[in-house]
Amino acid sequence: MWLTKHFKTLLSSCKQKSTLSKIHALLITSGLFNQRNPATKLISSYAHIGDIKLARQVFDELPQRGIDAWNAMIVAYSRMGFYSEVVDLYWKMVSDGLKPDSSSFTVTIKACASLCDFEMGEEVWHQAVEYGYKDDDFVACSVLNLLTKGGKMVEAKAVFEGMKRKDLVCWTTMVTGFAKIGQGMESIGVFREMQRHGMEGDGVVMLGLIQACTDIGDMKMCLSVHGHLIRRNLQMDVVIHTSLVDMYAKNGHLGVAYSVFCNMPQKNVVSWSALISGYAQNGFAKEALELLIEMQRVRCRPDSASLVSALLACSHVGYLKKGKSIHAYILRRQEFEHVSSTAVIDMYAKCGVLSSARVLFDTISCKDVILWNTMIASYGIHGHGKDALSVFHEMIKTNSVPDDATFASLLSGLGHSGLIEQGKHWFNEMINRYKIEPREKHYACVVDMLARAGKVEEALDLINSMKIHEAGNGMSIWAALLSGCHNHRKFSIGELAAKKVLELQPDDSGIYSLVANFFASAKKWKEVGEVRNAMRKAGMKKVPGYSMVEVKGKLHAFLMEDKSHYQYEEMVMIIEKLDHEMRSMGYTPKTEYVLHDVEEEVKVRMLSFHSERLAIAFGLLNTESGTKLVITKNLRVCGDCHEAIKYISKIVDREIVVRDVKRFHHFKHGVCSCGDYW
DNA sequence: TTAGGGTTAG
Repeated sequence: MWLTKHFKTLLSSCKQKSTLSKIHALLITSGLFNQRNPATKLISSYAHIGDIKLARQVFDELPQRGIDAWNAMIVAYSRMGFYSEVVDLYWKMVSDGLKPDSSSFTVTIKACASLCDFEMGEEVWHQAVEYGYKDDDFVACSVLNLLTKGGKMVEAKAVFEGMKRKDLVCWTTMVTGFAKIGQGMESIGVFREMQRHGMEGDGVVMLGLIQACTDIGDMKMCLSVHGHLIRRNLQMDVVIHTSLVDMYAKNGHLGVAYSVFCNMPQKNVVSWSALISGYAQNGFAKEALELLIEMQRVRCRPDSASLVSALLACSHVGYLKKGKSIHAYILRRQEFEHVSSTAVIDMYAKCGVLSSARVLFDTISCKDVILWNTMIASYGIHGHGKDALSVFHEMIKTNSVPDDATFASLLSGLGHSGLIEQGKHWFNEMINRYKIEPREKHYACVVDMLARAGKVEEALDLINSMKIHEAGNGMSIWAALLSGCHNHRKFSIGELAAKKVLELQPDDSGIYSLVANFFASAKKWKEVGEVRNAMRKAGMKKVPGYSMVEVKGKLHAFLMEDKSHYQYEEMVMIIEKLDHEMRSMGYTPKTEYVLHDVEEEVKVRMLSFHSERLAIAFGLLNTESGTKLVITKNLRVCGDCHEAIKYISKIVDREIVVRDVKRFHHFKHGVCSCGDYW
């Protein structure tokens, strides 16, 4: 007995492999090897110094294995992150006829959670209940981790409420769990309850709260959590600071995000990425790309997340040259993993080079659903509905399972190409064959494809017949109908849609513009004024339209009637010359696209100086004849510009590509690829 | 229990 204890103490203090081996040998020669305590301790000791193979060897050589030895081995695997081995060993133990205890259950359930094998985890949990560990708080804590990781917060809450002793880790798991599935208010509620129970939170629970605020997007809440951190004088490490940067940036408060970022005592690649992605996601592409350069200047090496965010910025503004250089950089660094290749494909497609997107797509052998969706969406935005459909067929052939986003992209692509029958067919297939419940976005696609083709009555019938189970007020559906009514001058249904849209109180200035445009085209100036008032009331400003064009690798942006530009006079001359030629060919300005109730002559001039025309004029001035022009616009290209650019492409004999907020228009020899399903 | 990144309507 004394000797056994002595060996145990000796093993505990032993940190070197050579000494461990000697003790191992001594144990064998003294005949104490098969005694429970020293053998178990030997397994843990080998695991502790990282030699899992020797630990397993000891375990395998034991003539008799008690529960302690099994648990020691299970824990050893778990410590090393070998979770599959943990689960394997657990089942071996059960089939050997041993009765698992609290430790075996706790560790195995944790392993299942780490493997994201929720089914297996719940099976082990049921066994724990059978064996009488229902009320064991250690097991419950592990189960909590399993359930929250799987997003099953209702079940998690039930387990949590049944726990007798709730420690900080359990409370944190609940706070973080709710935050992760986007239930920010619930998350904050749990935190408040935790405070009522007299628990003081640490940095980890605050991270969960920051995540909840990121999701809720309420600035007051964000500031209050940030204030709480400062008041309580909690240790603010790089992880917390980075989360704060992300929280402010994701909610569009880039100034605050930037100032938190600047005041960080330590920054790492994740902090830089959070800020870059914030700028990119909010449409500040230039700033995002400048930050990517700045981080390299201070010797912080961008990783794939930072590069993906930078690529997103390039996609946003159509900055092909920069996008290409990031692609080259990724290739040089040989870190071309899945996520970044999807982002590169998206970038090429959104910068107008569909062929490069396709070439890259074909080189990827193992395609996941997002990659397939990206390629389908890419064809869709370029108006290549048939190609989108053929990629979809390929996808099915390789046994990939399409998801709701696949159908959103496919339906939108078919609609933009005017393939209405195909669109209706696949909408029905989605519901009946693939059992995907249509969501608002799917209805919006189908309504859009019908309304775009002038079939507004059919679209209205569909709206009246649909049942939406998903949360959503149907705003986008009515907006799609309204847009079709606007283009096809269907004023009575249009008015119905416009009223519906206003009733639903849009939070997007683009939608207000759509309604105002509709009333303006119907010459209902009183209503136009009312929309403006409603917009002001909702605290919304009209987003100024701007267009961008890449000339000799540099990006140039233009606002409507942008007189400040150094080449303004030359651009005016080109526009006037083109106008003259267009008119002689039969073009008449569609002045209904001008919102203001002003003189006809002024309207004509306003149309001629829309930002896309300035960008085209600048492109024509500064590129060789025959060069393709790619313009990116932040709003929808107006009906008059669409018509005018057709003429311009013929007069100057150039291919002009205009990408507006959602799709591409390829103009060549006086026609647009969209076949005027614009 | 611990931060950032890819597709999806108008």
